[in-house]
Amino acid sequence: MNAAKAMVDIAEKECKAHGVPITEKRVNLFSILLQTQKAVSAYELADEYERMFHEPVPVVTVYRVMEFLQREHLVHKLETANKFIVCSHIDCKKKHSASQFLICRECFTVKELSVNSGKYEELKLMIQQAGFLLDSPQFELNCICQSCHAKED
Amino acid sequence: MNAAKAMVDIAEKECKAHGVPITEKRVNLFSILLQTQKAVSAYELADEYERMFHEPVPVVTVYRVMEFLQREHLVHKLETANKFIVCSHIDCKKKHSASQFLICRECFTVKELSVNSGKYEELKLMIQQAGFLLDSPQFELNCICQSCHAKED
DNA sequence: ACAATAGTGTTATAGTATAACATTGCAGTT
DNA sequence: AACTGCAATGTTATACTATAACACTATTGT
Repeated sequence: MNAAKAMVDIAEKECKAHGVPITEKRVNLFSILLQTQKAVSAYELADEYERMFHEPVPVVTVYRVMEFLQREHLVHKLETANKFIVCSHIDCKKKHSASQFLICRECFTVKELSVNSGKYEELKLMIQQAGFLLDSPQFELNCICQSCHAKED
Repeated sequence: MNAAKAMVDIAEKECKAHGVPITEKRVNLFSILLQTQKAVSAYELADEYERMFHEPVPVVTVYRVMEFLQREHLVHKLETANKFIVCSHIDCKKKHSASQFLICRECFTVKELSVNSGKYEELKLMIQQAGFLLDSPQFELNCICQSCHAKED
């Protein structure tokens, strides 16, 4: 949990540096994501918030806080799963241009990998040749993790 | 429209070869997808069905027919968009191992590209090294098409 | 103290998806 | 033809995902 605390500190510093306030709800929701270590939905976050902080939070607020945290590059939204997950690069300095998410379809454990910039340029080129432009450099791969795979059948 | 008719014929043959019945609803919904040339949601399909065939179809049926068409490899579901699109490889014989979908976030025009098998194996290996197994070889890229891009701002 | 703005809450509603059960219709048998 | 079994479809209800519109509160700068 100290690691989570450290992350929150980093997040607070980053937000202050950007001149945006990181309020109590934002910190709390961010903490839940840090401690969960899995992708969770907005409604799961709202439930967990009430359990942990003995206070209800409307899902609208959860969605809004998630938008905020995404803008601050602290959180990602997985579009294939409709769930949120903490960015795994918060504590490293350099900007990551593109991420590949390996998402377990059973337990929603997620591994975030960085895309090698050569491969990324190659892909962008291929997309351009097909008459499109890449809008968000986020790649989600529907996977199964080893432990869930071992349990199957 | 003749191209669509030809596709329906192929689909009917394929289903018969598998010993599964392709009913009127299935043919009709498949035809709508063929003619739309874009990704469409289950509810849009239900609406379009009523317009085209002067008969309502419940969305449950749409979802079930889409499942059926996916099993027959005639249709793909785009998880990032919650929409369906006809498979672009129906009329070619060979199985396509993996597809990359370029999806316009504005108009939902979609381009389906085949993934080069060398790249695919490379990716699978990388995923395995990360402790996951690829579950569905379908890659969705959030893009914008040139004509929508031209319209922006 | 005041205005301006950002954050949060409330209520309502739209959109996505499936469970549970009922009914229909067709295929193969007797 | 009547019977049986199974797949397809319909009905109803419900859960989950997401946002619009508007009200209220808190903080900041003047």
